[in-house]
Amino acid sequence: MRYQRALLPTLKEAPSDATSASHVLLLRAGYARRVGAGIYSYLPLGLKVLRNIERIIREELGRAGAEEVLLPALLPSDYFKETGRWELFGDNLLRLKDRKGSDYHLGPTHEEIITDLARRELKSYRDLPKNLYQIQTKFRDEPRPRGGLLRCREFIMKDAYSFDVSEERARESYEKMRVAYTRIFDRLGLDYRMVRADSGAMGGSGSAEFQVLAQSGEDLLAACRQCDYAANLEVASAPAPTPPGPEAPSVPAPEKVLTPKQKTIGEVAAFLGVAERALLKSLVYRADQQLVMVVVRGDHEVNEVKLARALGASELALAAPGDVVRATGAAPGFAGPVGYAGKIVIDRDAAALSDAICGANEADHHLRHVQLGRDFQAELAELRSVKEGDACPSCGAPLGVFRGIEAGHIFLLGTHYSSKMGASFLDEQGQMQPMVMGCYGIGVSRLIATTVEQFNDADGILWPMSIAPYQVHLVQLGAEPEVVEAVARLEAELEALGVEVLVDDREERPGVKFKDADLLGMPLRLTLGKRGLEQGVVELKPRRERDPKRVTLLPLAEAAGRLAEQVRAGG
RNA sequence: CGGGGCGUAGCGCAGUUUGGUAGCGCGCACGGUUCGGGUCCGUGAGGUCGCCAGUUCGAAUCUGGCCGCCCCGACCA
Repeated sequence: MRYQRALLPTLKEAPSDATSASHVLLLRAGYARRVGAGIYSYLPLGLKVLRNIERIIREELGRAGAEEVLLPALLPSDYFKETGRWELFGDNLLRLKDRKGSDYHLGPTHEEIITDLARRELKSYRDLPKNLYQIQTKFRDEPRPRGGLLRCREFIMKDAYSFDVSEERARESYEKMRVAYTRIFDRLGLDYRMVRADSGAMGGSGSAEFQVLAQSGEDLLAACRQCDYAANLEVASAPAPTPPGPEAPSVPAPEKVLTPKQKTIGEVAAFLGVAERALLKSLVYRADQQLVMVVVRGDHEVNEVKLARALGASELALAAPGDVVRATGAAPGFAGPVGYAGKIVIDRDAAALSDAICGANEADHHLRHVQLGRDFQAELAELRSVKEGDACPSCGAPLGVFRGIEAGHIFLLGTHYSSKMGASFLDEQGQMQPMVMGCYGIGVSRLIATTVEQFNDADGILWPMSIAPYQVHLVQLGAEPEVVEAVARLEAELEALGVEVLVDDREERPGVKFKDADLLGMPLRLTLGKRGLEQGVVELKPRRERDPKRVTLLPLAEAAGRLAEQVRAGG
């Protein structure tokens, strides 16, 4: 492709509303443009990256035995009403009415639609297993789109669904997809972790996320530095606390101490001259309309996924300050379990403290020498999040905590949708059985941004070879006829070998071209000008390396062959 | 939805406090200059000042309402 002909609007300055690295760079380098909040156009370069990601996905899913379909994005409400998700999805669903006033929506995900297809077309155990996928635009009215292409209201997703005769077979399908996903993310060149995840409202018995490591990630992951244990912090297991020794000294009676205006754990610990881990952190939650006091150790954080599970609650949120005052008699900073009348749950580590400090349920006061069992009663559960340095549940080595961006998620769904929608088959005994399903997503458009989040520097993007819009960025220096001709011949030779080349044939100064080349981020940059031509060399500079190399240009076919080889080797 | 911020030329911004001719840089067009890391000089085109209403002789500026966008939190690929 010739730069002069391409739509490649680079910007010197970042649009002011872009903040994340990928958002800034994808706009500056002319890959995408904003149309509305969370709605973007893909410009030619962006679309090429998208297509490259799609190609890898198609190849690997094909290898895994999945078949591609394309379901509609415009959906009559009947299907979601059938499973209750018409209500469940709430405001996240983009709803519309047709001219007759019938309810429609734009598809946020397609379990219902694919399950409808399955129940119509799959009747016998002989028809199973089936694994169907599509790559399609999805619509979710996100409460808060952010980060450019990272979280959009309209986005491109690969969603796959497996149908099997049994839980066991479904697990095999799931396993195949896990392998396929690993191959996909490997080929994308990303640093990622497959982590255990919350299966959430989907139910089901298994779930893993593919998290791409990035400082800007919204998710926190716990990963072992020794073994392959990795889990979303939402579900990572905290190690069981060491139980207090039998010869634990007896604890004096609780004593009220004055702690004026010391509200946070940090303030109270500093004020009393003790470690944060000697305190109990007491938070009041509203769980399905009921108030519950949740107690964790001062240096720990409440894990709301674990809490919701422990309480069997479907809705969970911190109680409003007013509710806290009504329930405890004091402002939020001074809540504590001693004398609290309502339900109390306590984390295992907090429970292991035999001589603790907690809020006194009275303004500006805390209690010391508090002991579970003697001074208050509470239900015991694992309620805290893992933190850096905690012991790995599978090998005991210290865990690290990382930030990641969720780029893929695989679920074992079980019969949640098939039983609701009557997607069943006749087994060998002629018995009607619900199909056992799995579902598997990859945020394709998100992956564009995710890759940039992971691979960028002060000058621009650094694409992995596998998805770069062009593998080679050929900078033409000067417009002498011999240079123009040499560039054209090198371009032709490379393209004949299957290498995609972007030729910067603009009448610009070299500095401008180099700046744009760095910004655009193709993995290999070739520079050819009069000087090099006279010496019979072309300069080669991998984007990820500091120093350029010289490649002998003659004979040209050989030079192109060596360069193409380097492209195939991944740069 | 709660909290914070922003809307002036394609992009980045000043001007708003104290109402009076709409400005700067980049980009764009033209001429010259330069030519291996965003060259320099000159000329020029380009603006419903987010929208509506109000106050006023006069509104980018003051008042009210609305809309849009971004960031931080509860959700998710």
